[in-house]
Amino acid sequence: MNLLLVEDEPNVVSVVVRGLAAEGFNVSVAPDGNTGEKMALTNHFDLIILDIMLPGINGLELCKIIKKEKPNVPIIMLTALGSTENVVAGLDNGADDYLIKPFKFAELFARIRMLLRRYNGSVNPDQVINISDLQINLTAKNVKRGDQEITLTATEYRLLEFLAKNKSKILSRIDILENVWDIDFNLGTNVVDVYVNYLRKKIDKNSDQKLIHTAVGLGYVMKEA
Amino acid sequence: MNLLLVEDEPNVVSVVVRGLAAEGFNVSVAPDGNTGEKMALTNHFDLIILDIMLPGINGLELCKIIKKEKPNVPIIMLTALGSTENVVAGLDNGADDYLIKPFKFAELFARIRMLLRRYNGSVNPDQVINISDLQINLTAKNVKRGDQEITLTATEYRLLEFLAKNKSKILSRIDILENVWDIDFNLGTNVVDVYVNYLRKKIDKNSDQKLIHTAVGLGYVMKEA
DNA sequence: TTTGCCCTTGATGAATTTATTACTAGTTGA
DNA sequence: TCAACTAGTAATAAATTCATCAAGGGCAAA
Repeated sequence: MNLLLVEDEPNVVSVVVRGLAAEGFNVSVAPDGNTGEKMALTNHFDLIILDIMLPGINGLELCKIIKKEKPNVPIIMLTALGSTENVVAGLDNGADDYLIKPFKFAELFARIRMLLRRYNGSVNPDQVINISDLQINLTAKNVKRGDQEITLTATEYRLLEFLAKNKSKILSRIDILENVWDIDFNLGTNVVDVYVNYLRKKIDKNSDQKLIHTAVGLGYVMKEA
Repeated sequence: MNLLLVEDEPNVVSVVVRGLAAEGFNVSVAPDGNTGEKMALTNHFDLIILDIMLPGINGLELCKIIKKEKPNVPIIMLTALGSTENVVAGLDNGADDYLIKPFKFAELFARIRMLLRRYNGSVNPDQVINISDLQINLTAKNVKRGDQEITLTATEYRLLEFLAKNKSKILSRIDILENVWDIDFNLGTNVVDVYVNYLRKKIDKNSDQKLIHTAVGLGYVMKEA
């Protein structure tokens, strides 16, 4: 489960991130509204926690923007004690819930569970693989590098998915042929090389950080380093 | 709108009843858990507000009982400051929301609106999907592109709705066949292609911005870009 | 029953994707 | 360093996959 926390106060961030990590969530943090917007729109999150008072775009605006683009991502707003008007505005902007600071962690966690339960009932969350700034949405079958959408052909996609699912494992050409092409004999071919080449052109060409690596004599690996 | 308030503290009752009446709600009050149970189960309410500390059955128990019998009635719990454990328990018992006393009336009202909106179209308008200048009214089942009304046949509409609900997801022909045509075998057909073609003629033909895209070898997607 | 619309099927050529080949570039180890 | 091997690339031929059309069947309303 990937969560996004948009919050500038370091102690809130620290408490929430540690608490949620302990519960098995993967938490990304944006320190201001603009970063939050970029992250929320370019990456996949299962739930977003927004502070209202933020540098850059404020939480209410951000809530509206996100809900417009991604109506199926639940949002929890955080607000300072006493600013009830904000709460009302937040809920009217599409927020699903809110908490008043200071809040207890158990309370936040209970609300997160409630929202995930509610949303998952109807639409199940997308399955997503992230490797560095490469994002593969297995459910939607689309691929992004940074915020650049990448169009792949069917075979290219199958190859990428196989490499990504086996991140950091060296895969021999035979492994790849068996899993992506469904052939376990006929080794007089270099399709794999050719398709790895195609993938590199689409995925690694415009980036300094190469993700597809050659293990000479062994095969190929997909990894960050 | 009929609301039920189960609460024994007279001043809370007074504030809430007067406030909600002013907003046009019809509020019934039960002063203890047993009365609350009887009223909740025998009458129709659109929403129930439950104090946790109550004479008779306590609010948590009552919540569980009501949710078992009438899972579609939203419930807001009221709890005293500092008893976070109760909150967690309440949400796990099926409560939809909670408020910590003392609370501001505006906050209660915002949460009531949120819940009513979520549970039932009664407070909110029709459910509408907008993709670029295409507008699909799921309630009225009509479709507009720009301000041009578009007439679709039943199957065309079902297909469009499915594509739109899965905006940006690549949907395989099989996905589409299963969800729009209810068949999961018989794959020797090209109905999907033909109907996508029909839809394109009605929706994309007269617009520069195409919304239905083909992902060769994978299926079709509906998206802006 | 007939009419008219809606749905489905099959066929066609066009477009795109895939596989192969042949060649060049790069790497390894004696 | 040089051969021998391994990997990368471009061009092209083969194979899929798609868009579109036209025709026939089914069903409901007149």
